[in-house]
Amino acid sequence: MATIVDVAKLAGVSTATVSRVFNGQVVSDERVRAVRSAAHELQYVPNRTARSLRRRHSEMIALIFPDVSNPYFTEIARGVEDVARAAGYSVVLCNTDGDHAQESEYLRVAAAANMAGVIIAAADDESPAPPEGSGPAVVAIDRALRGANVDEIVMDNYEAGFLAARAIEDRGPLVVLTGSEAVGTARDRARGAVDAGAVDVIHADFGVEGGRRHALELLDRAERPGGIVAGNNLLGVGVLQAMASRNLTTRDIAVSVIGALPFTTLHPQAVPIVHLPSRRMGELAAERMLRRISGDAGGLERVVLRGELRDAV
Amino acid sequence: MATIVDVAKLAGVSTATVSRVFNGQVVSDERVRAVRSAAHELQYVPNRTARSLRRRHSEMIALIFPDVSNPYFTEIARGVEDVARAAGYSVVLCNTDGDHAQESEYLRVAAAANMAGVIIAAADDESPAPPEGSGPAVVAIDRALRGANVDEIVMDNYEAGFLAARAIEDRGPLVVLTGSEAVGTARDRARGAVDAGAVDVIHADFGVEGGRRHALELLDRAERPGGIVAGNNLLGVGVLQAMASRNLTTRDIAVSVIGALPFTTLHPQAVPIVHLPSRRMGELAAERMLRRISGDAGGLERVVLRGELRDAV
DNA sequence: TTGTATGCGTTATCAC
DNA sequence: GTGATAACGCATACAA
Repeated sequence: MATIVDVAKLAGVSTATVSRVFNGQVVSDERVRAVRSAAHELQYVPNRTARSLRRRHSEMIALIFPDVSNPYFTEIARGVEDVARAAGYSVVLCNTDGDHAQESEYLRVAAAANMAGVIIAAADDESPAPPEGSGPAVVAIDRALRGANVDEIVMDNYEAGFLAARAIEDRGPLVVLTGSEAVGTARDRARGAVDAGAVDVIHADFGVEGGRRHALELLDRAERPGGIVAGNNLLGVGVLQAMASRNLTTRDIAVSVIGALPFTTLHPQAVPIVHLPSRRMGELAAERMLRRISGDAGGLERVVLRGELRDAV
Repeated sequence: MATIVDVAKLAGVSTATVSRVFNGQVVSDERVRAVRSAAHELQYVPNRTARSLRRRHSEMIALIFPDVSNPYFTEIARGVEDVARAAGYSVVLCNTDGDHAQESEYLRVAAAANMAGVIIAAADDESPAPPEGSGPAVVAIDRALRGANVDEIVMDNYEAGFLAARAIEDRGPLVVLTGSEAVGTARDRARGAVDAGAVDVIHADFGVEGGRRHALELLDRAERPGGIVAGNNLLGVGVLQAMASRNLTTRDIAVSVIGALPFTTLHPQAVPIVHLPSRRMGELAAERMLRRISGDAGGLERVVLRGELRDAV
């Protein structure tokens, strides 16, 4: 790999001039041409590691998520990417699997790699707060980051829960199936559903498997509920899988879902969905992050996005 | 952020000693304790950028995928992560959206960031080959990387297509819906399906939207096919969505899918699936990558994994 | 076993 | 405008 020194030699200029050319600073046309030509010939690519060491800042943004295989999060990632890329940043995804150790690890990696920023969806209330001070700019997304003074872009989860329950309240006694009690969004959604009339709350986790298992248990009860509010997309899938395996449809037991039904092949209108603007959330987080990086972000902000009731598909 | 110099000063040793402590080299117990204590007090974390600049190698592996919102790829990512993390590497996901420019960009980023390796699923036949020579180790996954001399971990796509078509061959004239003609896997799967009796091939792309659109067109034909072979998971979803919107079930028109039906809520047995061991593929790619990095990988390898016919869910 | 000194590839500071 | 040159934070060859 060619270095700046090689280019400088070939172009007959100093390394400083080469650097200036690649950073858009004032250099005479003549030398610009010489440098570009030499760089092209040597296939020179500025070494980001060195640049970043010197500038103490790299054009990389890390997205730290508890579950990158959840379409909700990949959708957020899309939003972030669109904005970040347009601003010349590369974004990389980091999967923590809901594990605090991995969250810490990626936080460390991001700092030690001089990344410009970190957008993190915390696993739960006990997730580690990033160290204050220098390091990368941090924005919390989807979930508040307890004990950290950072910008937040989140959903109105209480309202989402409320809307989801209200959408099927006429179907009789409702139970809301939500994520772990340690996750704020899970609690808020359940609270909303309860305030809209749900009579029972089950804390599973935000995964398909848990949804299916708890739904089966519900379906096998002596008195089946009239409807189930699924606290997120994966729980929705789990519930519907359980019902399918018992030959039940949403005509038998109502189901509403907070978020979306990923890749659903169900009939439209079968399932009321409280759609959450995840992509938009990603965009907003990225914009916030960019302003933080540029330094003119001002005080801490907290943006709350609202969901919207729709039919499936 | 504290640096190695700060730690050395506080511990009363040289920076070399600090470095040795953090790299597991022989240092007297006494000084090890002093260094650890000082490092702890200062919350010192070795700067990866500097280390990587010096060592010309960082403990990061990039996963370059055409579509990180496709569960097939996130499943692969899981496999890679498991293996890579166990070996002390961090893995980051890069989304190219099937765009060659972005593929090049991430390839550049990986090289310029001194990443240890790159595992890439190429967008199509025209995807840029990574520059030979120094740079990160490269392994192609899922799809061959044309014009590049790299290890390959791929599926037996021809066989998968064959199995998928054969699973529903009794249902009358079959059409296979597959990805772009520019994608090798798409061609191979179609070829397999044709050899098993499919009478028509439609090249869409590997996305839900294309699947739905082309399926609708099929369903609106004067003579509907008896069965549709979906070339990947997303096409499968699209086909089933189209059928649902026309009030058709798999009793009316057979559907078989190559890969999986992500998050399906369908009845088991409704859809034959040729399951592809994507997670295993990720693991193998990561293992191969680690051996490449360590230098004892030997000659170029090409591993071909085989799919297996199953029922949905 | 330990310390000194040098270099990894850039960018920024300073003279010119 | 341009060129020397000193950092950036770390790892290592060499000496001791």
